Amino acid sequence: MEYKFREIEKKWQKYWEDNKTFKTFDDFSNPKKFYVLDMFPYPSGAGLHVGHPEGYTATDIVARYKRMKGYNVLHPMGWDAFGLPAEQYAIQTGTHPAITTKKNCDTFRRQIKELGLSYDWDREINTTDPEYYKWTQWIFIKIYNTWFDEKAGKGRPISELPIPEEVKNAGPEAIRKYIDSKRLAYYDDAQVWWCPECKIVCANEEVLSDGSHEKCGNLVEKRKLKQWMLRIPLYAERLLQGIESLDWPEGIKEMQRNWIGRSTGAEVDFPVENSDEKITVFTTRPDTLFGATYMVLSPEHPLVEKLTTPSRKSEVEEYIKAASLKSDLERTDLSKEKTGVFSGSYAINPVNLQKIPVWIADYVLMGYGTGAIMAVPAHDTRDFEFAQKFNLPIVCIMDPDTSDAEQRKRVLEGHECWTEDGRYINSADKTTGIDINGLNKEAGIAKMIAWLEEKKLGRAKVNYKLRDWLFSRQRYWGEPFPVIHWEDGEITVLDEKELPLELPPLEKYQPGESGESPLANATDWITVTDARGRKGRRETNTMPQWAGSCWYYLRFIDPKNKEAIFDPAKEKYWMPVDLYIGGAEHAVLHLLYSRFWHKVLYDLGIVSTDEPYQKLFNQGMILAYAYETDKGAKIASDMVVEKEGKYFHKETGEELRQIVAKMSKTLKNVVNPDDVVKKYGADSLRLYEMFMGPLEATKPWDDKGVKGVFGFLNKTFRFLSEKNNITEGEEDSEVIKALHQTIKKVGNDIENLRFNTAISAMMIFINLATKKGKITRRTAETFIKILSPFAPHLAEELWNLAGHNKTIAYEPWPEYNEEYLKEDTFEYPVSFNGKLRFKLELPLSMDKEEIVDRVVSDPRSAKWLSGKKPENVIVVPGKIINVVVR
RNA sequence: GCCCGGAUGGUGGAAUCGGUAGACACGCAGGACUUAAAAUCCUGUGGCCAGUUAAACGGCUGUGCGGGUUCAAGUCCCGCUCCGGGUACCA
Repeated sequence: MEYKFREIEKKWQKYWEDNKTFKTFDDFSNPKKFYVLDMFPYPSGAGLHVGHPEGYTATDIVARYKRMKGYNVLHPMGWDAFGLPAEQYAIQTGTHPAITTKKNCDTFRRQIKELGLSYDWDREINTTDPEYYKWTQWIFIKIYNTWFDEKAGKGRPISELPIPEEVKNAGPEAIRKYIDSKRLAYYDDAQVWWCPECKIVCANEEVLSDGSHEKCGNLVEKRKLKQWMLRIPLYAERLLQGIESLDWPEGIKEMQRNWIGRSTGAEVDFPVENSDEKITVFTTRPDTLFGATYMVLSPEHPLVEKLTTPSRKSEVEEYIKAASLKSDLERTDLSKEKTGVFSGSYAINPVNLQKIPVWIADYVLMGYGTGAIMAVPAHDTRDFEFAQKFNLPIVCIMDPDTSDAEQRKRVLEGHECWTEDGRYINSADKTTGIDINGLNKEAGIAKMIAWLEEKKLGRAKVNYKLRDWLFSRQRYWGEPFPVIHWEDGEITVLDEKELPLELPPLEKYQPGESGESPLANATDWITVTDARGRKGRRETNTMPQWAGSCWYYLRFIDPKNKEAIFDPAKEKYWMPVDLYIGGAEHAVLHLLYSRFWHKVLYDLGIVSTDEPYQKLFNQGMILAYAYETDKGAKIASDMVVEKEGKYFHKETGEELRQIVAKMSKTLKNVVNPDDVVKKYGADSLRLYEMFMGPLEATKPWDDKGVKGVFGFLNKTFRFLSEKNNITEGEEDSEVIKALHQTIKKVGNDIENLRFNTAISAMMIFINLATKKGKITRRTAETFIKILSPFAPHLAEELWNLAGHNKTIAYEPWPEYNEEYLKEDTFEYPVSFNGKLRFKLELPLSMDKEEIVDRVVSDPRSAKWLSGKKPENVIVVPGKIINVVVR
């Protein structure tokens, strides 16, 4: 029978839809549950990209496999639909973003349905739906009303915050300020990056290293604006420790650890000469205090103004101005020379009471530590470079652990920087009483911290790189904050009953030049008056796109619940997410933010698990072939012709190199899944996406490869749909063995997300079956079952042709029988000194001595033994024989 | 600069625990079928070198580079090169 994939796929997609084949029930009686989740897409106007179906097919195979294994499977899909493009389109055309968004969602839904993915569409969610963002706002209120109890290491309701006596005595205003200072969400002036093109504030995370906005590529500048911030660093330790329990790729876990950036050390106070001020620094090397020969303040440090002496004033001000205009790139570029300026003031080194100059330099950042450092040029490479440039003293305080005498000399003389271990020298002072001479780094750090704490000059300190999360955007198309700013300065959040706070309709979507969101134009919406006649103004900022995606996995559990965010019993049943698949670009931001929200909800008793995503897997990016000339000029794909495996420029005839690059409009190498489905069918697309290579690998799309898997599906369909090929009775022993090998391999591979080798195993089986010409009905049906998660339309059709009238989706997954896989003999590769020389078939039960006898007496061995006796013979049963001859 | 990945035939990749390198697929070459093409099927296919009427077959070499460990290394260790991704000079 001919493989009419278009008809077959349409037919079964309709069947699944009509019969709600993949509707998930909250069947608590089945203890085997499996929640398999995709990173839901932003429905862009461009439609689906071939990168989307990669992850979706992977989760779909797992979902279908788990159903066949008897699991109750939750496999939902939705739309992360707030975002810039719809808003920009609205600015240009006046079309409401909701209309654009709906259109895009409809396209995405159609495309995804055409791939035969087994989602429960009754659970579809959309972050822009007020019934959804009602709960996003609800969570924000929860976060706002939470403080972090450092002692308990967890978030607690703000109503439980103990108020210190002195605050109580200072009156209600002081109490309010105190409470606000403890909330996980706060409203404050923030130095933010401003994109003049998008007219939007960008989070640090959104500004690229060259100082451009990641969304539009324009250079950003600094501005101060009132912003909502979330105190994610309070959860740094919990977020760090939580990583350990997760089944995530090691690389991603490492990236999250590095992002959180825990470092241990000490805070040390340096008194300022002739002043009551002190400079507090954070250092991981308090042991090197004797080598501290100067200090550096970041240009934004609050003490800069006070410490700058009148004679230095103009120079310092000029420097600060220059630093503030610098982009992150300029300030952080290592190849650029260090800059700095002397403040005119001196600090006192607490270990030896020596006077050291205070400098101002932009290589010290206000955003990390205390914004000030003690500089130890002899033992820190950046300080060394700075000291050399400005002729500051370099005092070596450590005899380096090096066998290189020349190097040791250079280090001791202060001509080379040493950051490794050694023994302290010049590290004692009679007046202050500290002495760490002779100790190594570890002991030195411990002793110095103990001394600092005893003398109340410093304290052990853990520091994190993780910074407060800037959580507001000056946009229309986002969740409104359920917040009112009252004329008396009070800030309140809405009551739960007032949610959702819906976006008001607008005439114009243009943002205000001042940086205010377009919501500022909705006068009626903004203005509120309370029962006492007090006037207030609604928050005009909206939440970032992260907000909706931070918790969507929870709403899938109970998406239509009007009374609550979800039914706690359902949450308990379904959480955590058992498998989460998506692109590696979310390795840090989305996953860290989402884990943070989840932990807050956990502390408040709203969710039952500490972590949301038990197992995570990142799919690799799909690239495409592109072409370039000898000189490296890129040529658009429509200008390239192929001749005998070589590539030439259509017009100039120049031979071109095939390279691999990101798909792009300019290179004209974007692959549209619709075209692939039209030409080869959804099953071929699914199979190719999985067959290309390992799921996690970055790999190029190749249309010829689609043809390959299409051929396999054709062959499979033709063979299994032909009644003459299917027999009753006993199966051929070779076929039965191959079948059981395939069942085992495919099952293991699905469990380990190695779909490429699973598909190759099925190809091997079909190649054997067609060679044999006939297989039994039982074998055929077993094979159709294991193929069904990969090519579900084709499998349903074959299953139906075989006389079944119910879907294959819930047929039990075939078990393999080890008995059929057992071997009696093995063809041993026999090698001499590690080089394979010949093969010898021997019973697996044969013991080592007999094997050695057989090998040595084999006529083919004579050549390699050349009369000598083997020194040793290694026999690894079922693997290899290696004869050692010297 | 730092961090995280990676490098295997003409191409995508396989080798899951240190044990036969190149599964499976594409491409290419040859053949069958056909008036022809497509489709399909069959055969061959890492490189180099031999010999025999021919075939089976034989030898050397080979997983980015240089070392090392081991009976045995694509796999482990040390030192590099190049490519991709991330990046906040993090004290």
